[in-house]
Amino acid sequence: MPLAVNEILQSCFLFKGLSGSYIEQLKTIGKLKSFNKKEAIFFEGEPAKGFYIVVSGKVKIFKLSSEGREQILHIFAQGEPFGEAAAFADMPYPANAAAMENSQAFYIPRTGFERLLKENPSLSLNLLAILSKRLMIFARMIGDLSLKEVPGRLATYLLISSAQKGGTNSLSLDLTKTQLASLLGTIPETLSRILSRMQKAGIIEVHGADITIKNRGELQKISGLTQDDVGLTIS
Amino acid sequence: MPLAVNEILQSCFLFKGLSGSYIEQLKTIGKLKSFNKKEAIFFEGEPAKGFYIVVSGKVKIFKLSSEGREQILHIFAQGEPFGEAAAFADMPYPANAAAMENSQAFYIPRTGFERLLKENPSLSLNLLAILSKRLMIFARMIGDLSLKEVPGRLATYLLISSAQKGGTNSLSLDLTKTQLASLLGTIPETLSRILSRMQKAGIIEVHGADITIKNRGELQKISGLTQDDVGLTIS
DNA sequence: CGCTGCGTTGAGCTTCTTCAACGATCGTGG
DNA sequence: CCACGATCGTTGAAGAAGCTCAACGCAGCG
Repeated sequence: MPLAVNEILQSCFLFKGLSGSYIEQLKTIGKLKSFNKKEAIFFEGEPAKGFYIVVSGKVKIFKLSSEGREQILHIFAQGEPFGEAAAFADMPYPANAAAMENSQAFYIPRTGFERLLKENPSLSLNLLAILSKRLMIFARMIGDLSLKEVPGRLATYLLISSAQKGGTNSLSLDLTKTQLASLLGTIPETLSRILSRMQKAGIIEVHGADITIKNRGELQKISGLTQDDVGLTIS
Repeated sequence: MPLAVNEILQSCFLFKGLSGSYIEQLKTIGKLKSFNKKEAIFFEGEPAKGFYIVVSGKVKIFKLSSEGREQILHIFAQGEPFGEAAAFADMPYPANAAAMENSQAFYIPRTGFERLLKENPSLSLNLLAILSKRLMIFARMIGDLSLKEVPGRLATYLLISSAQKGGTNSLSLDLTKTQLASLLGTIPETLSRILSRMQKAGIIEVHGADITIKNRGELQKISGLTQDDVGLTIS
């Protein structure tokens, strides 16, 4: 069991270039935690005493409105850190985190991490790269939420997903449609209607979680993306 | 003239803790640029060969929709860096930048900056702090755009502005209302209507760019913020 | 003095959400 | 192994929020 954790910590981007002895240290200053599906990991506003790295499963970071609607900010899978910006800045978490499946995450307290950070310049460069990338993802999200309608945001999502899978026209959602709606800043009903409208228009074909792109050009027009954009957005 | 620039570079957060000799180096690897009001500084999609630090004036970072609507992501004033995340990650700028007034900005090319970064651990820690803070601002923006209606976003803006000015009830907007609309993710017409609706309801009083908070409790209810939130959000 | 950009207001319309109902699926406990 | 409940997904009808288009007053500036 600890073996697997070792490998994941070693292979994750954040710790790239970190010497083996530091990985060993990590294991002593942090610890592995398990979370059941839907279990909360931390809450918005809670002081960030540390951060996590996904070891297995999937974790969502999300905000809740006063009426209980949810906006997913990010979904993290194996090897990705979350909560690290708040932990580093020693501020409250800006959003909630919860396990989307039964998951494991390696918890690293702020204090121990700070020491590593100061002793390891490459670690802060890695962290900078991660935060930069995330900042750009958020910038795109803000633009999309404000400037595009739901069909445009869905089209953007489909095109980027397709690009990430190497450009196939056959996608398989790895989220429920309800969760996708929450990620796109809308509700399941609206998403459902738009999916079926796009299907009727011959742009896509939907079978459960499997979506096939039938008319890429039209999808691009709806998304407002250029060919270049699609390529560049591959995280 | 170069004297003033020196002082601004020295006093800005990014270079806090940097020795004087490095500041001198900075001045040789970068250069001061001037921009007229409304002049573009860089465009979305353009490769980020470097970044800027505001020396005087005000700069907006914004996205444009395909129909030309604008969403302001951030407004930067003296001493604040912009474009640094893209420059660091060596990616295209994720948004446009333009001067809101006649402005000056100190331009630092990526290559020179990278060297400084590697030689100066404190510099990367400063940069990490800046990016972390920005990430949290963006997280709030995403939540607001998706989960709050325009009155809620306006109320949030007013309360945060008030808190930043020490809690006064008398605010003076340092943007035009059109720009405020763009920052809140709406259009001038909608903002205008909501301002006058809030005034009729006795919540605020508006005289041109001067806004007085008349009923803080009600404003907080509309914003969806708790008392704590307001305090914490003071950048 | 006229032009341009900002701000306001009205009318109409689009988009999206809300509320409600219902079928399908899946995991669980009897 | 089946039955039940919970969650998910879909569809319809109605309503709300915000956008578009248009007109107009106003201030600042060349």
